[in-house]
Amino acid sequence: MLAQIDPRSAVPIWEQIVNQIKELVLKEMLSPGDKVPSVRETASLLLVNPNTVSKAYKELENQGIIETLRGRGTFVRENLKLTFDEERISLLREKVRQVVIEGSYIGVKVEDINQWLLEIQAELGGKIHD
Amino acid sequence: MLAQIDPRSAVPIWEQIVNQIKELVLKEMLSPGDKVPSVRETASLLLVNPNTVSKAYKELENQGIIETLRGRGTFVRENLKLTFDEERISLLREKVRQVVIEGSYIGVKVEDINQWLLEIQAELGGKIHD
DNA sequence: ATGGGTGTATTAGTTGATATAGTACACATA
DNA sequence: TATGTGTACTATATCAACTAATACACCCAT
Repeated sequence: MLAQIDPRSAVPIWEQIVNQIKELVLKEMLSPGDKVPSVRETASLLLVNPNTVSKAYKELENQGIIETLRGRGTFVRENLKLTFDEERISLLREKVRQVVIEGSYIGVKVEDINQWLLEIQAELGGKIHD
Repeated sequence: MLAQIDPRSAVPIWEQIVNQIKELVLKEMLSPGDKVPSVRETASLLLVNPNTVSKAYKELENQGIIETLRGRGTFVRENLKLTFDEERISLLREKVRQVVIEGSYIGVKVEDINQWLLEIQAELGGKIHD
């Protein structure tokens, strides 16, 4: 289920795991109530340290994506509710701003980015939580 | 001209400088041929080490934004030409993908992002190099 | 009760990027 | 010649990320 990790990426391994799981949930390849592979299982699959996976799961729990039941395992939360975090939204907008600036230097226009948005929405299935 | 730096940001100082200058050029507050503040001047203004500024300028030169003339100073390149780098474009698209995924968890829809794009385009003046 | 599977906590150590500090060099220009 | 420029080099400090090894607390099936 989980794809490979790039240990040489500037993106920390734990963050790559977080992103992958969030994407899987969004694509409904992981649904509320589903069990997430255990820390040790994921660690041996991705050839990383269990601590690194644990850090990813902890972050996912902080974000309200998953919940852990001691001794039982980790599961996708039943009631995935939107978190309205003004600061995170603000940071996201800043990220978009950087994308626009970066794009302007490599020939990617705003219209191109908008086209990407539509494509990505289709790829992800356009599922939205509420 | 250059705004303040956040030393506690996860974004390295040299990268913050790179981003700021690229934004200034895009907004035409720095035009081709204009002199960029010297390494030492920028360093004392931003209260950072000259080496850090030098690293930023080196990166900007690699990206073809500025050029250095030994003993004279650093200037915005006269012929800012678009660099068509497939890899950078691909990375940028991946960034947009992450924005969409992240947004879906905090109530930001694709339509909202598109709205941001228009606003940002207006803010930046919509100048495009060629 | 026991054993195996869970997540978690702790401590220790390595690595790499970042940033600072100080110094020195080469070049252009007034 | 003197000053301002970018650059190079070495050394040091700091921090995040990652690994490693171990231990603990909990659930559950046997």
